[in-house]
Amino acid sequence: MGRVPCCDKNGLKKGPWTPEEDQKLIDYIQKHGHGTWRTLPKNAGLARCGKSCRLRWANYLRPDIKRGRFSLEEEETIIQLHSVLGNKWSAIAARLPGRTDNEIKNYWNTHIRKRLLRSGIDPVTHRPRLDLLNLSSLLNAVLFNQPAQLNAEFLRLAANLLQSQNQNQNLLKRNQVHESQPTYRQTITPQLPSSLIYNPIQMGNDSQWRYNEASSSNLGESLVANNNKNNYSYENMEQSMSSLLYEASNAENPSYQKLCSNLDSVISTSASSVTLNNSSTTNVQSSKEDEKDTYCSSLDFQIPDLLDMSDFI
DNA sequence: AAAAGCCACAACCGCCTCCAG
DNA sequence: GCTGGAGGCGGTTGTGGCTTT
Repeated sequence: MGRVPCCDKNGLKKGPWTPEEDQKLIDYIQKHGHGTWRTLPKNAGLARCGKSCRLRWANYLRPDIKRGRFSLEEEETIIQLHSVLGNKWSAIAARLPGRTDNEIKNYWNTHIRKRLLRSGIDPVTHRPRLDLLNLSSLLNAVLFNQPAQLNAEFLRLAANLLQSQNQNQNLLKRNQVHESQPTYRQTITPQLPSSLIYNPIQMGNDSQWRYNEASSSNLGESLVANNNKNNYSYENMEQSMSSLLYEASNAENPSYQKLCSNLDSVISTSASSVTLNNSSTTNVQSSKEDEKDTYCSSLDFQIPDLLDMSDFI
């Protein structure tokens, strides 16, 4: 172990505070102020270390502490601030009058974090949880050359991403994050594999879908609508997915990068599968089998990586 | 009724930063 | 510039109470 715990010195008391100890601490601070925490216990007649006294005062005895359940507004504020500040509990507490960093941290870990996970949001990145995507179904579609099903899987993926993302954006708007505070969107430049990066020039004039920076929700609606009409092309779908992944990506998240990299492989391979599947000549048929073998052997190492979503849970 | 499991939260631990000497 | 003390911070643990079996 590293340094000796300060409270082990001189037989100082540890553990829960008694009402008598609380009263001694309150009386002393009300009379003299806390001054130097190191010397306070001795002056106040407490067999505690200064650190323990400071924590007890700051987290429990301070008169301006607001006790009781967190309100819905407080909870939303915490989520919004956490998305901007991360685990900077003291910074978050500074914006929530009467709440301590310890209280907010505990509340986050025991309530909010779980609620976000249940809602499909990764509590670390505030992005959609990638473990919710039906990747095994997606892979099956790729494996068995089912382009229609593949498209549906991509659209479901897109809808999930957009829904969660829009929820977060609405929350941010509602709570009016100060503009000078950095956000993921402002500070992170997504780094996707080249084939996943949206390129408007490649879309051409007859494309059904447009990447709309101002309104991703419209894009989501059009994705669903087009899915229902079943009148999209694979290329459009792929480009739309690229733009969606671009929007939803977090370049600082190595697990996400790994997923993007694997998706890149899946998409490029499945694109060739779709092409081959639509061909009718015997020559192409034989090369299709070769391609399939190559693809299946490549999946042997892709699938475990792709499906390892434990980082997000 | 009792044991086991789970949950919430107060408190602790060790690292980091700041600042005076 | 270096050092050491003090305070602050975030992660983790211990424990009491509640729920489930």
